[in-house]
Amino acid sequence: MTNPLDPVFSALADPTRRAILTMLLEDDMAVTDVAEPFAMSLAAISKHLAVLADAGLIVREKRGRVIWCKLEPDAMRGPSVWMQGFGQFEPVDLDAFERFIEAEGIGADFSKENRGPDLD
Amino acid sequence: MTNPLDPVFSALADPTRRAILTMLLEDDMAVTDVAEPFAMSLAAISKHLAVLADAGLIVREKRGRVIWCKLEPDAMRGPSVWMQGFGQFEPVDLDAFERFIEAEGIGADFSKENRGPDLD
DNA sequence: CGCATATTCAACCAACTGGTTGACGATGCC
DNA sequence: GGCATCGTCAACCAGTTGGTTGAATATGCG
Repeated sequence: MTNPLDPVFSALADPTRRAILTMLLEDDMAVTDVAEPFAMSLAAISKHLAVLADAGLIVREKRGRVIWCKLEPDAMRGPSVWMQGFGQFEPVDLDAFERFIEAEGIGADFSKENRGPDLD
Repeated sequence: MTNPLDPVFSALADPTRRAILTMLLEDDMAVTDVAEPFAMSLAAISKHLAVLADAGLIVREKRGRVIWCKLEPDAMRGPSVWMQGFGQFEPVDLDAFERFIEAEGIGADFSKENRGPDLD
């Protein structure tokens, strides 16, 4: 796993982690706040954040007793360039991006709120 | 794993699979020829190709007794757009792409040829 | 100090991954 | 027909992943 593209692509392969990144697009967040919308333990989220940090996609900075998570989009540059080399995709279609965020955003399967009884 | 970005990102997380994709950038290839430069069994490569096909990144077409693998770069469009939304990276830096191919290309750790004794 | 909050650590578990080998089915060729 | 080649399948294995819970650490606050 010596290749620099590996950790980024595998970090991005998990929908929970992608959701976290889109949350951080809004603003820096404390670990507890990152965890809040998800239906899993704080420890699990903590591990996800470690994966993202190892990939360089976020940095965690301790201030007082809370750890702030900050998006580090530069880590995506390499993988992004790599992919663009294949497809010659047109640059930065922000509308398309919005649709993706909408489609998979934190509101999707992951949040506690949307997990009522399956049948209604 | 219902999200369409998942299979593509996880397919791309493996260096062997990325190497295969860059090989297919040159030209369509038969499974046996894809496997040739790698130091692993044909069955292993066959599985990698299945992962790539499931992600939509290649198609496999049987002609006679050989199965031809063809790159399907359109499958990268979604993930590429998703990533560009984060970084606002400048479009299609082909030089940078060349450097990546160079750096991780099939000549790297994966080929049989480059696997002499570790110390020299 | 003593308690509450924020986060990680450690042990554990089930499921998935990436590889192996050997057998198998399908096709082409003499 | 008989043999070689192409590729997948099935069973197996070790290591990794994504989650859990409970204890531990670190900081802030009255």
